[in-house]
Amino acid sequence: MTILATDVLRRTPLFASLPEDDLRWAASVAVPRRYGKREAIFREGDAVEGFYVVASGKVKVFKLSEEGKEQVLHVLGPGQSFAEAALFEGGAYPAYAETLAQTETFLIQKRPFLDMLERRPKVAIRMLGSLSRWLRQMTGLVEDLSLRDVEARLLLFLSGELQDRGIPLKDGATLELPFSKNVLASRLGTVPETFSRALKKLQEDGRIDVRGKRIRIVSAASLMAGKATAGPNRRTGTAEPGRR
Amino acid sequence: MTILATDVLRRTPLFASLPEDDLRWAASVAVPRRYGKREAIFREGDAVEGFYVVASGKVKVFKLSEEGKEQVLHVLGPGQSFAEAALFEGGAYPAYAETLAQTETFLIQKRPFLDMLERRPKVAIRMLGSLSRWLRQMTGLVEDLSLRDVEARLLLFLSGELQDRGIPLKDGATLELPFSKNVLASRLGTVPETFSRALKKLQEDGRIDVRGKRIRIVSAASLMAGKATAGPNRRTGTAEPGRR
DNA sequence: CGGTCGATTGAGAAACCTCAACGAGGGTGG
DNA sequence: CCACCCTCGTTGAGGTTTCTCAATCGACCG
Repeated sequence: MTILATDVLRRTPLFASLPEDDLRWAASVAVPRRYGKREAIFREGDAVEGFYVVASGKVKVFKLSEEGKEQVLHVLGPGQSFAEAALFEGGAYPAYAETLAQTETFLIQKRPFLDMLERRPKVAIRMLGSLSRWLRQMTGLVEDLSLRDVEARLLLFLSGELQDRGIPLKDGATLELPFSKNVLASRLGTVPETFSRALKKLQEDGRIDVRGKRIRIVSAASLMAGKATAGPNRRTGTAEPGRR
Repeated sequence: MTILATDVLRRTPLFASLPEDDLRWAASVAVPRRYGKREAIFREGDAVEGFYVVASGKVKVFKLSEEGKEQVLHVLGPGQSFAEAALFEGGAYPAYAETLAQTETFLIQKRPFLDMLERRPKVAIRMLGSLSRWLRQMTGLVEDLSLRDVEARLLLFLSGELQDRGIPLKDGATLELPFSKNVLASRLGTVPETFSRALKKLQEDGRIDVRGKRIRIVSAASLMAGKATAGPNRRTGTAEPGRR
């Protein structure tokens, strides 16, 4: 069965509550595409056709090192779009995109969409919001990778997931990991082995309870605390900012 | 002496070759600000006033960990702008900005600028280009931090710098580091000690020659090669993308 | 039931960070 | 003009985190 482009687009931040005819116009340049599980949508270096909106399924966007290690930048589900920035920068996608499950997407073609932007400032401004969110996420990822160890990243991810779903962060709250542990490990910038050990440690410390993909928060208080009882700052030197 | 806003804005990608009256209008909402060396422009969490264009001097934008370690996201010089994305996302800056030298900036205030965007789709589209470039840089930084060791990051930085200045990458090419080694270390996601050792190793391997901030490329060929003579791929597993 | 995939565990190695000490250079105040 | 101080950069030693490699186990699929 086929999914209606207008219905999908209406759910995206980018196109939501646009005048009906704008929406139909956008839908008219949206190319439906279906993928099997573990299928490439595009690869780094591929020529940019446009950006994508996920109608159903799940997609991971990632970078790949020469040795074959991957860093997941984002995992997207229905209603989310990706590769928007590729429209405005160079002619090639700067990362890989691959399905994690059977997936349907709409490709919004570059040329028609850019033309639309000129006539619809409102859409351009929404797009600015989209890119800004992406940018914030990426700087957050940089911060994670550079300034936090794996355990801290994992904790941050868990509380972020809870928040995204509106689940209050308190003892007993549970959530289901939205994708496989291997993918999550890569999203957190580590390998499955290290990730597994981090999960185990948190469990042994009595902070969470793991049963498969189900995580139960045992001690919400300790989730937020840096490292149980962290010591005071160590390094001062050039570290303190704004000290004129 | 004071710098004319119009002259500065004209040099930025965002405002370049805009109609003269648009430019003057933008300049009229630009607030000039001067800072001493090592002075904070804003801190993470500060309320967003607008974004900044550097007129003279040098600014670093960075994240700070609880322990005081910093990760430099970008260093900006005259004609460059920063914190654009903060206009569209939340009300607080997501990072720190601090001068590296005496600096003059123009603050482009949020409210008037957003109003302008509605009337000037062209500016909005340029802004999309700006954000996309930022986004690409940040994903590049993520890739660096996650998938490359310090030595590789350093090499990549060096060849990137050469390219930015239009210096052909061949034996004997030289460049001057655009900022202190400590800042560069932080930009590369490491500490001064590790950075220093990486430089030393490259020199001992006969790939570059270091004299203070002056770097001379001794063996351009080996700059590009992953690690002199790298072996074939190791890990396969989930690594290879697009294998359906 | 064999096979594949995701996940886990152990052991060892590698990269990186921390701490401490030191030297060179630049600016400042006496 | 010189002594002092401060910052920047470097070096050494040791510790920590993370990665690598290998083996194993359970679940699911054909």
